Amino acid sequence: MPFDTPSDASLAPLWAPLAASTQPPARPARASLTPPIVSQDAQRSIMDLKEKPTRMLKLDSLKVACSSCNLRELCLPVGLSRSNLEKLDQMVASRRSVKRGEALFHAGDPFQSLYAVRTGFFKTRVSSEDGRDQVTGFQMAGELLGLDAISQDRHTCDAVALEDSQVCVIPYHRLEELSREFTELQSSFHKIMSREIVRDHGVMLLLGSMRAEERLAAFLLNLTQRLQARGFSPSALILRMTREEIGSYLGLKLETVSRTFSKFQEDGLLEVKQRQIRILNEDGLRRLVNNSTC
Amino acid sequence: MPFDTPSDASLAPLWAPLAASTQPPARPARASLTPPIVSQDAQRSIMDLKEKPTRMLKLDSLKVACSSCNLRELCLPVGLSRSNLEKLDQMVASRRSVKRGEALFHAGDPFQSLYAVRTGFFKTRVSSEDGRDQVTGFQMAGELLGLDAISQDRHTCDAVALEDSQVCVIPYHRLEELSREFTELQSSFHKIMSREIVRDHGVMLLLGSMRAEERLAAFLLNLTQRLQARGFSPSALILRMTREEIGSYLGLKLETVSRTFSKFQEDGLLEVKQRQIRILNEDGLRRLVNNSTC
DNA sequence: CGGTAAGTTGAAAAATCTCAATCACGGTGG
DNA sequence: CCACCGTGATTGAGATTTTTCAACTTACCG
Repeated sequence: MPFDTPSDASLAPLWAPLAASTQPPARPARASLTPPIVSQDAQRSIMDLKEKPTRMLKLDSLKVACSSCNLRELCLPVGLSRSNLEKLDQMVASRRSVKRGEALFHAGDPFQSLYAVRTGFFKTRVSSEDGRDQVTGFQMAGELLGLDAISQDRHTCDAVALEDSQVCVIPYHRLEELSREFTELQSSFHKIMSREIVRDHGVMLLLGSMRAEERLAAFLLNLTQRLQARGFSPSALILRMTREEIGSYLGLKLETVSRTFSKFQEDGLLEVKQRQIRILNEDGLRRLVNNSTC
Repeated sequence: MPFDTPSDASLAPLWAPLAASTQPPARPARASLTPPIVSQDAQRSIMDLKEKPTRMLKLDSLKVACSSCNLRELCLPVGLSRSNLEKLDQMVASRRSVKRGEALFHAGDPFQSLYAVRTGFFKTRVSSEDGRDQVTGFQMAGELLGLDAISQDRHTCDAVALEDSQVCVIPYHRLEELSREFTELQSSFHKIMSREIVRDHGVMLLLGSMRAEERLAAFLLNLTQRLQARGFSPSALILRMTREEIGSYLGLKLETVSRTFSKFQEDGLLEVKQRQIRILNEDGLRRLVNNSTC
């Protein structure tokens, strides 16, 4: 099974190869991560068994338990003690499914809840008045969506599913309440927001100081690192986004992204078949990112 | 007094001209902002009078009162009721002076406190392993420094004073304690973190989708907007940073920044005398930012 | 008043973008 | 089952933007 990239992934794992000097060895790869996370479909069938729902649609309103979620090590509950973990269960009230291409929320929507990606894959996108778009991130399982909305009580970006996805709904006022009660949760939440800021700074470094090849290499390393944290192969992946979306994220045109993929293939760094990518020389990519002028 | 840009300024005022569609009219310019904030020197003399310190050096350890600070409408206490405001006074324990060119903290330093700029001007900067630098922001009076450090208990960027500055020290564990007690403070703090995320997204939009002229125009509009919120002229300013620092922030080389300033001057948009800038045609700048292809 | 850091300007090189043609693939309907 | 369609991906060639390198000017500090 070469290209094993099911629809899962994890929480705010910074631009490890970028923020580099500013952080420890990027948190020991989570070897302890429970059984490699199963695919979206597999998860669904487990759910079906356990909770005996009659139809997919009902799934959305099911009671959800962080305490028994296999993403808990990668999501908001990270670091919570068993007992506090169970208190989260009363907070995360429901799930919501979002079909590929649909938006979880749009810029301007009133803010009610944060969302934790449970399965699937999202992009977030900001737009300027004149219609310029910028993809600000790609979110996998365990990662939080909606943090930007806290500042104005409105979402400031669109979150669009890049494949059929499921999110856990985290009512924000409940989160604030609970985090006043439980120091651990407060601390977790603050760390998550702060991590988002650090991640954004890494992206600024990328956009502000790297050339095309370096950007794409950094992007791929970041993706595989996050996938690996979720139990996937560090060397084979299926891109969930188009060249244009990658380009928007990296501040490049889609043709430049495409050309750079081709160049990497010529150089023996990657095997590229449309969206199927295999990394043949990870160190080579890493050198590209780290040795600016070499 | 053409170039009246003393050493003050305010809190996380997004890239208003950028985040555009994603936010309301950018919060009504704070017309209510108490008396235009006084200059660094003026503030010092007020302090001298009130608290009767014998020497500048002692100033750092003086008890500080948010409740009587004229930046309270722009800083962490924003929106706090009078009574809660006074509770902040027990949290903000001290001040610290940072000379021009010195660092308030460095990447890697253990995290103890957040800092609110009281007077002066800072830049924050991240570095990658291979020595690439990226200026991630410029901070004026009322803005918070150190939010990135929460995620790892270490600072992840350098904060360097671009002129002699003073900050209020906010011990982070005290802030967490207090924000468990006071809903208002919790809410303020979360909004501030979120606003930083929104600001960063605006910078990504700038770096990812604008060309040199648009970036510089957006930068200038953002600066003047923040200065105006602090009671300064919206049309005349003195840059606190070098062309190189502007370039780093905007993802451009210093020569490109310089050339673009010259072009703006030729076009009658600005009057540029080294770091003294006068905006002659604000609408022109605004059009540059908003009409991508025009 | 000299030395140094910062800023400006020119010309050529390099990177990226634009426009255009073509290819690949997944889905659909005959 | 297969041809066709549409979206996404690739590739080429020329245009444009930005960078690089270098010379020169200006301002500030002691």
